[in-house]
Amino acid sequence: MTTKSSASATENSGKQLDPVAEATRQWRAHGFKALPHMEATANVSRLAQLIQRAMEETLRPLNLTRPQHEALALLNFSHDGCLPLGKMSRRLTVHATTVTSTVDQLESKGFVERTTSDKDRRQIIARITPLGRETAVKAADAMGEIKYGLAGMSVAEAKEIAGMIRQFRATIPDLIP
Amino acid sequence: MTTKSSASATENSGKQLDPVAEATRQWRAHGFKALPHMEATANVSRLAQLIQRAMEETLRPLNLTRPQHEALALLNFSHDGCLPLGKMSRRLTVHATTVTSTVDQLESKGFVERTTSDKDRRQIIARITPLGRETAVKAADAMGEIKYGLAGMSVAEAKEIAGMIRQFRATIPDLIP
DNA sequence: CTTATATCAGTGCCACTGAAATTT
DNA sequence: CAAATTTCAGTGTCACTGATATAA
Repeated sequence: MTTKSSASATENSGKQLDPVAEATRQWRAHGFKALPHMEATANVSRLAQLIQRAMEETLRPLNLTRPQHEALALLNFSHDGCLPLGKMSRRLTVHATTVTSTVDQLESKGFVERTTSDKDRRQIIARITPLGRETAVKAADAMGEIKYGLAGMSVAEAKEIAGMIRQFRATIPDLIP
Repeated sequence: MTTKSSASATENSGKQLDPVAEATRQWRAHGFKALPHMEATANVSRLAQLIQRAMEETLRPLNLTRPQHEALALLNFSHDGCLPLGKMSRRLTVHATTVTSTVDQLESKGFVERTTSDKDRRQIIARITPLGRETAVKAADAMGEIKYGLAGMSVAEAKEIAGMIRQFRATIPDLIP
């Protein structure tokens, strides 16, 4: 809503119908081989981009970026609101140094606190604060309202797409950085 | 292949089975509403992430980033290998300033040249060079080999996923920054 | 001694905002 | 004059590498 310029809207309703379809047409015209896979990749990537933008737009008023929201939501739903950073890194599938800086940001906003573990004194524990929980609940409500960036998609469609991708991902290694 | 550390592999084959499934389990345990959409979003986003990493790994030896490759491929398949930057911006669904810097990078690598348009002297035309074409062909071959990051996916699956997402995207505005 | 955890410093890329120059 | 195209300067976030400190 906020960043949608009139130029974009014009282009969108005008000559530019679907960038992915245009790309597919081009590649087909040049007799390319892995067309179905190219089309799947293009569609998945474009949908992910649209989802991400919708979520970021909704999260901005809550003073959260998308990775920050994911980390906060993970803590909010974890036992006691506590997790060691290494575990967060693997759950969020991001690099360890990225978690460090994400937790830095959440800490500076008062959404999270750092503690040390009693059991393993190498570990740093991130613990969600009351303000963090409050924000996480607001964010979860907002995400529910926009259907996680998939407003307009039916429940049946969502289940089908989720099921197909889950099934495929089960056949490949789920690599972590 | 290159960045896969032993620690990641251990985690992957050990306690961490699937980050998306774990997240879904957590959200279900807390009685959340838009679960199917959340699961679809998580799966689409995670798959896009895996695709992106596979492609970037393959493109790195060719001295191309993913956005640079997309811009170069677009030029390579366009008429005469020429396009005005504004058109590239819309086709690639990225911000105009992003195209400027992407073309800067491709130009510094000798893959692209800038020209001015005869018809509208406001426009700047990007034209692919012979070296750019050579690189684009190598990249296209490499992308074909790894099936655009979807190696291991059957053609039927690729068509099904592409079709479902294409159909859904047709019902929503394909917003451009 | 080796491994694991987390941090820090530094790099590069990407996407954006806001302002400007040029041309239509 | 207004609108379109591109550029430039600057900002913020993210993800990574490599090195380091600490503890298991």
